[in-house]
Amino acid sequence: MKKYQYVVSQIQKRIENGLYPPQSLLPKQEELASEFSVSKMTIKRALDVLTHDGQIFKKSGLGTIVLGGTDLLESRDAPANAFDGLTMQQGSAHVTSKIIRFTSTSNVPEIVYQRLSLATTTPLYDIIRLRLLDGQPFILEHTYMPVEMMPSLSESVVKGSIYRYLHEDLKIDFGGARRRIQAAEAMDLDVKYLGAKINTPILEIEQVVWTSLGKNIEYSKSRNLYDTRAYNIIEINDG
Amino acid sequence: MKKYQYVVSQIQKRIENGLYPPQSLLPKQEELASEFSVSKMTIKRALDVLTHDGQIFKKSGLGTIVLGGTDLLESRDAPANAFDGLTMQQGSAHVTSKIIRFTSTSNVPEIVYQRLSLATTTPLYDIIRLRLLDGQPFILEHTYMPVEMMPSLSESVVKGSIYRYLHEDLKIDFGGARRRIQAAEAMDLDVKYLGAKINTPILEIEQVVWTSLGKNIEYSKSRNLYDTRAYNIIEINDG
DNA sequence: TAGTGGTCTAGACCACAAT
DNA sequence: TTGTGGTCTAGACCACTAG
Repeated sequence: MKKYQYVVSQIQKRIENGLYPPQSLLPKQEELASEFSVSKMTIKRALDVLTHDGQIFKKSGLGTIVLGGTDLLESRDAPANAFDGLTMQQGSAHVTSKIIRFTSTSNVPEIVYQRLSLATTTPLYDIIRLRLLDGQPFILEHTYMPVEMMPSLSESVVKGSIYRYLHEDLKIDFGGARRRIQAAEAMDLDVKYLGAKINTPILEIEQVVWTSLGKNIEYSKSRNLYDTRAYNIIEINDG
Repeated sequence: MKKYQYVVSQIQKRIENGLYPPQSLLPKQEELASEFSVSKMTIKRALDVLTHDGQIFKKSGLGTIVLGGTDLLESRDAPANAFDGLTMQQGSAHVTSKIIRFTSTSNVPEIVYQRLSLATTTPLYDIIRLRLLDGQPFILEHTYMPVEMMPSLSESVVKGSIYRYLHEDLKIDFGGARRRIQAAEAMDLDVKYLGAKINTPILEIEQVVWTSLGKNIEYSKSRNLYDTRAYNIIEINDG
């Protein structure tokens, strides 16, 4: 384990234990550095992690303040870091998938190619899956992925975790994603598979995902009923 | 301007100009360091900024890759960094406010005190504002803020930008926020002020905001019609 | 003025990827 | 094996806050 990660874990523990209570000041960076026998830069790095996790706040010239319980998270919410895919977030024991469409084609809306920065002739998998949590309809996913990057994607993989297949078998890792979150009206598929009524509000997450090598690998829209899932974010004012 | 910020701006310019095109590798950190006459750590810091902005991706052992156009942003969307308040985001010339409620009270739902980590007897401003963009109803905001932190909040301030008042007059700066984004059904107020029909989907953003001194200063819910605004996020896989 | 966090350095050493 | 980015250091100096 890296030194700064160890420092993060220790300070986190102290905050949880009440040793550093909300609104109090942490020891100064110099003291922490000598206590943990690391350099001041390493302490700063550790505190940066805790800052971006919303646990503390640093103020130049003043000190480092412990934040109070500002949590908004509820069960089944997507965490701020929602990377792992649904299977990883909720535990594979609870997540199952029903395949509604699984084809490869280059006949898709042009916007998809634009978002993926690919030529309009590139073959894409066109996948619609209903994800169920403990057997209950939860999220309806419409995903496009370049065939070239995973030529032998099979129905059994799609029925399980594409993320796990990419990571474990193809050694492809996720690098990052842009997401766009909005509310939407229910469509036919929502009514048919999610159990929406004609007027049930839907939460839609549109995303472009790229790999750790910087290649776009996915464009997708995920939809869920308004009262089954929310999206959580922490934002820090650096400036 | 700090050195790493200068480096960020220069590299950004080169990406925009096509000097470092999408999918290409940047010069190695050592080269950039000698070109800009800064240390390697400073280059790394600059590249970290660009990484978290979704413009490049670094891979240990390989190099630094320029990402392609993965933008999802559309006009009137909230940016990934949505800190400044609506007035700042859209420009004050376009944003006006209609006050629907402006009182101080300690008779508010207990959840509000929980989220603010305050005693249930603390007086709070209870503010409902309709924010208009170019005269059109845009966002309906319900905000609670501790009276103690801004005892002389006036109706004219509330009609304009509370953010600007706190920053310029009270020298209170925002430190960070936790947000929870979800879809919701239209309520009476949405119908009355936003122009929602009884079944129009609503996008709701719930947030707790704290100051740069770590004190919770706001709990609010902002609602807009589903087709007028979305929320954008970039996520990076560090791990 | 004293005290805090922030920036920056020059260089040692480590971890990971391609060959 | 070579080359890339990552971690870490010890210390100089800067910027901001409080009294």
